[in-house]
Amino acid sequence: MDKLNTRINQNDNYQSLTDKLRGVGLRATRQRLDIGSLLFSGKDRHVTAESLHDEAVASGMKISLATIYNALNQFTDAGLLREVLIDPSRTYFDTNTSSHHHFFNIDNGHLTDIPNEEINLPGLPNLPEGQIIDGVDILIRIKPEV
Amino acid sequence: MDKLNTRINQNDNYQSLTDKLRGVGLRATRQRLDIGSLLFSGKDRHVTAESLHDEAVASGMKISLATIYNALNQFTDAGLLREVLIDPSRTYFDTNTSSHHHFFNIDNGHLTDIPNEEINLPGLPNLPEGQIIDGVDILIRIKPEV
DNA sequence: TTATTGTTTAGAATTGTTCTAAACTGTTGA
DNA sequence: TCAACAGTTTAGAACAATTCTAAACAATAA
Repeated sequence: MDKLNTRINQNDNYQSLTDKLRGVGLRATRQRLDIGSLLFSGKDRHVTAESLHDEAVASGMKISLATIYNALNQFTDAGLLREVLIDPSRTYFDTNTSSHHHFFNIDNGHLTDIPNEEINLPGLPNLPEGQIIDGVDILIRIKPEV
Repeated sequence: MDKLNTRINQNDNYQSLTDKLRGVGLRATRQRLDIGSLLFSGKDRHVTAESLHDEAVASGMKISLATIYNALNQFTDAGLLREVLIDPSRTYFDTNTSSHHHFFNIDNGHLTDIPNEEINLPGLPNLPEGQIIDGVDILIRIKPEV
């Protein structure tokens, strides 16, 4: 019955996920639902394609790395995820798509959100002629004290 | 005599570059001097390994791409350059190592400095317990108006 | 000089990511 | 309900940026 409950809960989750995916014009395939269940379970998350694939495989899902890449890119294009600039050698995705910024712990690689009310740019600099802002990224690199 | 002047001027340049390199513990090799003459000629620059290699080759220097990569990394480690986070698929280096931030024009890929006095974070957010700031990167993505 | 040690290089290797094309599946409409 | 179309998944190949290897070479100290 644990098993049954799990199945029921998963179906429940997958129903709202199905709506979410259809809402952005994507078919609700098993793989996208599986990935979505890992990403959109409530708490904000930061993942890379590989970390998410490891996690999916570890929880028994059958899904290829290429599909993870496809899904992360499609979700990002659809506005369900956001790319975060951290490291030129790897792409990070953030499930929190609202305007906010990040702490990156250079000691252990952990990425955390900076609550939006705790940071803001008071006066934006003068923009080059004829240009407008598309977005602002603030990354604060932190490390252990002494 | 154009040729002679060029040689003399280049030697002049290379003398201060030689000091600069030795000052950070690097041997003043022909390749590093060549690269340095492109990077540290006065104005601030943003380059990638490939853009710098193209430029070096175009100006007749004989240098391999691997050496460009080595030099850019060594210069960065030595504090002569700074890495800028722009695009996860490529690493940008900035000859301006002072504290400052960037505009990135998403339309044409141009990267420009934001004069330091034009931007600043008034109140920094509360840092996680026991952590201190290592650095702050602000990237403002801009695009043409309408 | 010469010996030592650091540097350069071509090409191989590695890593993150995208592409290809064939098999498969969600969805739509009869 | 089911066929058919269009979108999706996948293994593996391909690609692009970067690093590694190891042999030739060059800067420096003595």
